[in-house]
Amino acid sequence: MQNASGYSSATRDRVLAIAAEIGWLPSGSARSLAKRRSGIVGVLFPDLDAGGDAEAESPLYVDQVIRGAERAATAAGDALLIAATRGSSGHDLAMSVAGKVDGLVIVARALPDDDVASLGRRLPVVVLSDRSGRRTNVDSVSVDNRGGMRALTEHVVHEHGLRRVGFVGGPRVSPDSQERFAGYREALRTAKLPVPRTPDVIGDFTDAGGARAARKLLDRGELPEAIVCGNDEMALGVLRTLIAAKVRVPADVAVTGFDNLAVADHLRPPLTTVGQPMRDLGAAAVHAVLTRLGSEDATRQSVVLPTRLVVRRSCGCRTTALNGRKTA
Amino acid sequence: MQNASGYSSATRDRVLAIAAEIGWLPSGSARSLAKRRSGIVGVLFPDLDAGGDAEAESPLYVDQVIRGAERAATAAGDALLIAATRGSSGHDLAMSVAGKVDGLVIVARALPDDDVASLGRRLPVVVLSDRSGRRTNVDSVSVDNRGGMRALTEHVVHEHGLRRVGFVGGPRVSPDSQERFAGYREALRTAKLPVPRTPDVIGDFTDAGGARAARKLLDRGELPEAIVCGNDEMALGVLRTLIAAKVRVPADVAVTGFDNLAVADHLRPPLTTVGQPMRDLGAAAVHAVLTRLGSEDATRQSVVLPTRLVVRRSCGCRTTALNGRKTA
DNA sequence: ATTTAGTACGTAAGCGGTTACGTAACTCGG
DNA sequence: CCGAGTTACGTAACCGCTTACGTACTAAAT
Repeated sequence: MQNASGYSSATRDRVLAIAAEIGWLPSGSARSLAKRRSGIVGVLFPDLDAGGDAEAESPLYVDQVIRGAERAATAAGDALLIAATRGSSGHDLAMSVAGKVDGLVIVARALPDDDVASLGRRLPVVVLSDRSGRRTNVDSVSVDNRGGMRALTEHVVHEHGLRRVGFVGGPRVSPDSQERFAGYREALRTAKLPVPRTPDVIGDFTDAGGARAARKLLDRGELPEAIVCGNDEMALGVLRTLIAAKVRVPADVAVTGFDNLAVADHLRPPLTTVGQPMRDLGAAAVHAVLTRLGSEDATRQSVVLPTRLVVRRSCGCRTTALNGRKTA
Repeated sequence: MQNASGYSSATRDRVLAIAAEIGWLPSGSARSLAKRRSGIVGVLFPDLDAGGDAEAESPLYVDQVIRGAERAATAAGDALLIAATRGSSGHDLAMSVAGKVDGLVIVARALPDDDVASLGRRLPVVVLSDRSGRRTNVDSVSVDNRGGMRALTEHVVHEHGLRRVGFVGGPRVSPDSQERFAGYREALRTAKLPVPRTPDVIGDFTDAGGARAARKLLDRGELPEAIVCGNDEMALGVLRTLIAAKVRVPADVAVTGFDNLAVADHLRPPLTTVGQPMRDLGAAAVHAVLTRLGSEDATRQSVVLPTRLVVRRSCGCRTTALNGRKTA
């Protein structure tokens, strides 16, 4: 035996040459059937803005996660299968995908808990940005939403001395949204400021939702000194609406976001926000799946990635000295 | 026979119930081996900015293409496999992917022509934004880069009466880049203006490359009246650099882009550019693959999607009246 | 020269579904 | 009550590869 294949190099080379010549392709189906391993990991994510514009979409969070996952998978010699759940169409899609892959990454709330749990019993499953992992007993990867938002709110309160800080929240059901609001409350509590039970306004994590939220705040008469938004997209809408209403940002009111989308740095004023390692998130999730595939260890893993405060101008700062401080 | 399955409903339901109860998942490998159809279409794309920042990436073109492809695939009951080629690693990756899918979408220049051609002989292949389809005899889908850039340049020349119009080109090898420059030249020729053989400056389609290009133009002393950029990202860098150098845009010099990224609308001034239906591109490619899978028609198909002029402020306009005019 | 070990290749049994067919039961008209 | 036609289910081959094992052959040891 001259090499791993069990055939002599001469024979092997000859066969390979002919194979290439006639354009032979090994059948992935047959191979994976025999090896009981498809070499594919799947990503299931929710398709938001399903009705949206066909072009000029925002640099969606999930796109970055997918890119990171793709890199990790390809680096490991696997391929990445992606599928978006829309509305209630999730179950069948998930079953179909689950049959084709070795393991599954489930982003945010792409699938109901009980589906996640039952899939978790059949193959390695990792949930992303979703604390339901504890309930469903599958691995999870998330970012430090709470710590990031706490750091940001503390910055606004301490560095800028603002005391009337409003919060524009994301969808109530979003775990990210809940955690961010929790971080905001922690910062207020620490600062001995009044701690609201609910966000001042609830948005839907979109630009348009942010605009609506800002209009609501304007209609209430008295604006807070700062508006902390649950994500960058809503901050975009808030910013636009305030400026259109002749409110000066940050002179009259500070505005902050969360995510650090590419666009944040190009706004006027540049948006102070919290950066999260979106690609690393995807990569970490794929890693977790692959690790689980290799070992028999049954203990549930849970990794939390750090976020970092990205200070720009919209909070009132003229410096960027604090950039890059990790929160976890 | 009471339904398509060939078994009575009673039996069928009973089996299905038990299957669900014990968490049975049909094996995709076995199924696809037997049916000779995996229900997966693959997308191969080049991973640019492979060394880039881990977060806050720009809303890359290919992300949108992938989202469009995903929608089309899922709608057709298929799944989407994605893999990025980096540098020369393409061949093996492509073969591995090709074995697992029913058809393949190859974005831009993710793979050398001869690999594309040989894959095209084994399974349905569609190339995207790449005129090599003609050479390699596979289907292709692209956008009207030339017409879009012609319309944009004509706008700058006719509406604003600018005669010294510079061009910041993308990579010489990029088909998109070449076509856009060709459209620019067509517009100049029609306007009886001098037609340059090469772009004034060559960039690499990145923000940083745009900044370098702008600096080069500034160093040459005399700026043109307008700077037409090969894509939005370069326009970003150009804009930033000009403004930092106290050049007023568009008063002193007009600047335009191409792609209509989400960020374009948030710049100061908002960027006049050409919009291309990135998601539709991906969807059209998947459709083409699926169609080819169904029929035996061997004639090469080639679809070209329209682009549209998106007029904002950076060209000197104060109106948006011309928005949305299709170019093809 | 004959055994022994080791290498190189042939062979057949799956992997888990699908498909094509065969057979048993059941329907119905005459 | 019987045979033709229909319906419902069993059965086995097969998809294309992997794996395990068996056999032929070569080289070194007795």
